[in-house]
Amino acid sequence: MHVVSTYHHGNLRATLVEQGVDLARSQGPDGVVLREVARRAGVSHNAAYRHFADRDALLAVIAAVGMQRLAEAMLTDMDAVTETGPLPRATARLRACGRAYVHFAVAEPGLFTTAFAAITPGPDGTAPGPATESTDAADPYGLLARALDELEAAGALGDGRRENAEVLCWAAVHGYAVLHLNGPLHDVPETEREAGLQSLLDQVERGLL
Amino acid sequence: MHVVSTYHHGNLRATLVEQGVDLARSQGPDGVVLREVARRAGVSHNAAYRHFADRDALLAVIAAVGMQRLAEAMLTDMDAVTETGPLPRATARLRACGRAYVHFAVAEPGLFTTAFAAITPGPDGTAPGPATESTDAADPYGLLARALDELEAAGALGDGRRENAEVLCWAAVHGYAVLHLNGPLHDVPETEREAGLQSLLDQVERGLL
DNA sequence: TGTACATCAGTGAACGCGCGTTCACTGATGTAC
DNA sequence: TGTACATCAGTGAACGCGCGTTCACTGATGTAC
Repeated sequence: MHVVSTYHHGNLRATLVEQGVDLARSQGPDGVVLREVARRAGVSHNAAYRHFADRDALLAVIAAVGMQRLAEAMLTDMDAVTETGPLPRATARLRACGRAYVHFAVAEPGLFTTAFAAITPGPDGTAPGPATESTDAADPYGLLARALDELEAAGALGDGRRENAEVLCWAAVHGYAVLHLNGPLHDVPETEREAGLQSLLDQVERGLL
Repeated sequence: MHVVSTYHHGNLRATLVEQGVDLARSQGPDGVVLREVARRAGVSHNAAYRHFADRDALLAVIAAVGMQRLAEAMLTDMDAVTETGPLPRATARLRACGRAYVHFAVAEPGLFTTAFAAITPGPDGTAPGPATESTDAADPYGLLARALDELEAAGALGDGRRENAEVLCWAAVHGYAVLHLNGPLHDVPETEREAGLQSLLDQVERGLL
């Protein structure tokens, strides 16, 4: 045991979240074990209760961090699009949106899973609800909605196809991600996964335009 | 404790699977607790080791049952299609295939989740592989492949769209199911979920034809 | 037909594990006067 | 500037839990002779 400079950690809450995120990244939601988080933060295992009501409260914060990182990754890829014409640009941004979603899931399976796992209610618990329907730019759903708005503004998506467009896009990339992450496509090699993703985005695009 | 007629149960393996399936249905994969399965089978908690190497072996069998029931549900709905012309019929069968997939997932969330959860490898474990690429009629993927074959035979799906068609279909319905089961769309009411599903199938169809 | 015996399919007790959570506590910090 | 004291943020021990798994066992079954 080192004699640490401050008995009061000073930044324990942030440290706990950080270590929790690390655990979620490497082990998924079940790896976020309160005692292990505290261990890694160099603190006794019950110190966490000064900052979080219980394990679920900590997990919820970790999940929120995961969602945020997913959104950041999507935003980065969307903003890296170089196309200039309104329609090509909007199309490319929508594709980037979906591609980044899958790429993040595959690159950060534990965090991705945790982000979605913590949404699930308990056995008979009350769910946190459908994400408050936000159009906030910093959440994945909001980014998707924005990309579709741009596509509509660019003239595509006629005759009522805007409605429910989110569902198709989201379901397709989410399903594709989950099947490769936890599912039967777990062992598909990267090149094949990438080719399938391009094809998926082609078909989604065709379904919308 | 009843005095049971036979000390040797006679059918314990089947009973354990049955009780395990019940637990999976009501509680999901984590609910399949060896001791509880044995308890419900009216047997001491280590009797299960006469029939299964360990808990994972039992869980794998339960997952297989889940997959099979999913396939049966899909097959039933596909065969209930009444359209007669080759193309309308093939289209309707493909839709039935996807609809049944989502309906089963929503109706049997625990079993559906278990069926897919048990595929996932352990922390560093070896995965059971991508389902041996079977075209077996009794597994969900095989049924989807068959429906697409019929659609191709009916003349739709030109210019190389047959390839990767499975991926779009599967990802879309799987994602749609998972988002409603465990995800942010958990609390979407049934009528809305059903409307979204129709719209999803419309768009997938448009992406293919 | 009767008996010895191998095999099968259960039992009951125990091990070791790690968890989330609670309790009473104490050292460090900051503020009022 | 110095001191009393409230508050905050940690500690260490303990509780109760239920799990998967293993051990040595025993009752039931079926077969060879």
